[in-house]
Amino acid sequence: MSKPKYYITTAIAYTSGKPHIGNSYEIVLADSIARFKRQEGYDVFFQTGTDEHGQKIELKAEEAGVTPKEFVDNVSTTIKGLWDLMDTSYDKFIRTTDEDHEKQVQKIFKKLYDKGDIYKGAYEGMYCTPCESFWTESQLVDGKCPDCGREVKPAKEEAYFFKMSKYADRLIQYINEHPEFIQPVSRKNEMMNNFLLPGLQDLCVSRTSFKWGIPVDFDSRHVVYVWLDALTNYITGIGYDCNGGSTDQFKALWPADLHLIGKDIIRFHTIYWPIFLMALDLPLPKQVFGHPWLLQGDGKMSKSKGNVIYADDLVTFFGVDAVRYFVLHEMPFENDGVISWELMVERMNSDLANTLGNLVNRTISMSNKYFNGIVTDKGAAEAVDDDLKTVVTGTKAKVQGKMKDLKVADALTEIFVLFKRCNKYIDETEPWVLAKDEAKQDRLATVLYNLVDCIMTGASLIEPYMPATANKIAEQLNTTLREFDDLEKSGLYPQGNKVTEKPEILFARLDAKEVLEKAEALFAERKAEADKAAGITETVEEEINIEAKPEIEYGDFDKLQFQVGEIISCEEVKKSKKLLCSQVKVGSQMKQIVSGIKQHYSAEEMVGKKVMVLVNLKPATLAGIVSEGMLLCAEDAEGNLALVTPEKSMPAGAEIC
RNA sequence: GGCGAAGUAGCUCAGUUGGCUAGAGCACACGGUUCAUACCCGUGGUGUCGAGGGUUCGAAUCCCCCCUUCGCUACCA
Repeated sequence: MSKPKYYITTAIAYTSGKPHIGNSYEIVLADSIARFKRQEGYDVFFQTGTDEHGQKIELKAEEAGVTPKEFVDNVSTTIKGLWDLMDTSYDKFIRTTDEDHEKQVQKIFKKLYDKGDIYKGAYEGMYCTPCESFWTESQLVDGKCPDCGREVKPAKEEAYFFKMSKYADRLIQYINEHPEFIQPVSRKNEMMNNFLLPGLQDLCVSRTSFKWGIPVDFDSRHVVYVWLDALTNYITGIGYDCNGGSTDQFKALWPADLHLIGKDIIRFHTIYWPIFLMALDLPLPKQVFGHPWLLQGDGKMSKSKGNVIYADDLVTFFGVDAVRYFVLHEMPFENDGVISWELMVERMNSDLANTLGNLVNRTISMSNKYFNGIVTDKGAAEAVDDDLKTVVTGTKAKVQGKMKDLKVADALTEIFVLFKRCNKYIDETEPWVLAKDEAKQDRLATVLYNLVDCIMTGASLIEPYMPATANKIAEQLNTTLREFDDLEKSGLYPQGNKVTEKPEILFARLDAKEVLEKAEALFAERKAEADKAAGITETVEEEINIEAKPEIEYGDFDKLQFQVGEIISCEEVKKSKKLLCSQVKVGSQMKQIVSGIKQHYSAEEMVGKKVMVLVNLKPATLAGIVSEGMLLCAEDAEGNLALVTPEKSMPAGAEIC
């Protein structure tokens, strides 16, 4: 009888830079599920990889002064290295720059075009010429470009569209009939209420504004929209061919059992991807799980602050399995989890060092001390043994129940209940007391046998989450991990087997203060590097060229009235992500001015600043608030804003001419 | 603005269809123990269950309203 298959994927990682710990979490989560399914007896295929096209990468490569391909080769290698470091057992690492993937994407695009699901139309939107970007009405900030704040104008661009609306009803029906399809369910409501029920718009699936993508082979000015490119990795990676030449592997594996993705890209996986599949007459994946994020507790991670935590940093501090344990354990099913150095140390010490590591260590020590490491059940059972065995052999079913619902953190907790029960058993039986009594030697042997036997069950159960630790324990107890079916049995440890003489400490206890100091030192170093890099880029990139405007007369300039204004008070405009509303003193006048600079200045730090104000601008209403002028800012290439202020102290109202 | 979620011990969270003195882990305090990585085992306290109102014999759990926080709100990946 052949094994049932289980095809699991992660999202492919976008190669715009090295992923931080929050992004590396997904691969570990997927790996624990894949390993668990293998343990359960499934023929698992686990695919991951990198998503390597798009405008952002084209820009990043240009900044770095390399070709896009060189850039993504580099990042993809880094990512693969991280996945390997984390001991993940993927079967395939696909790259969207793989030749067979690119060819298949072109064929799929052509096929959908021939079928009429993709049609040529015009993308209409608001266009910002300096930024070379299209924006939708809803993205605009006060009717202006959200990046640079400048005027936008309606424009058209030739583009290919996908007829999403054609399949919307079928998708709604599918989602309603398969309540398990979108996990967690709260996400299902978001998709339904925001997109499907109001009516799905057709999706623009080609771009002409950049080149770094898969070309549309019958219309070379266009490249394929990155999501159509990226999503299809799930089928091209296992040998799909839209012209009927799919591999046996594809036929065996598709549809996928689980797409594991971050909650930010649920829309693409539960709306666009299923519809693309419908158009290709392929069955839909069985489940899409949008996991939450692991966030840093003490403020947001940012490169310039130098406090970004990468998986390899944590591994240096704590070791691979401790990091795996931490991210899996701290991540609830639905809400975001928090990561901090203190929490890491706490988990490490209490769960890994105290409960698990010490259990293994004390058990091996006693075996050596009392029986020279030989473990034998002398049959001297007592009533307490039964409760221990019930808890231990019952853990498998509990873990299985949690894993069925993808509650990985809860599954781990169940396994630690087992280890805690073992520690309690030692206190109940008091082996050191037995050791002093000649008549109790058989009982002592049985107690230690039970412990070793139960630890092996626990070690086998924990393999999907901490594979190296599981194997280390087996090695120290001089045996191998158990088959899944044997995990509800006891008494399987080989009689008379000899455990290691010198148990290695599995997890060393750490001092929180020391770790914090080291982490701060690391961050300080990173910040210095970032500052240095920023300094260099500033001198190198000092020139910013913007589109030249036509020459003007002095009279045109003279129409504009600029004055120094002092910001007396300032508050955030609620319901707006970008706006601040300032009361500005200009001479004896007070003006209320609304500016889109919330992301660059806090309301508090605005107060007291002397700024350059365009005072005779016709008042406008922004987000329901009247604005009687404009604060002038300088903008760099990344869209960072800096208020323009007089170089020497000037009174409010001073004319700028 | 629209849709949705959440607010329970110092911290992270459980609390199924309303029912006995509201729970777990960590942290804290005390006690026990010594095989072990100053570890393990036991005991314990604290909670206006976001605020207010209502239904009910009885509500953290249902209804109303308010406050706070968070998520999603489509062509950046």
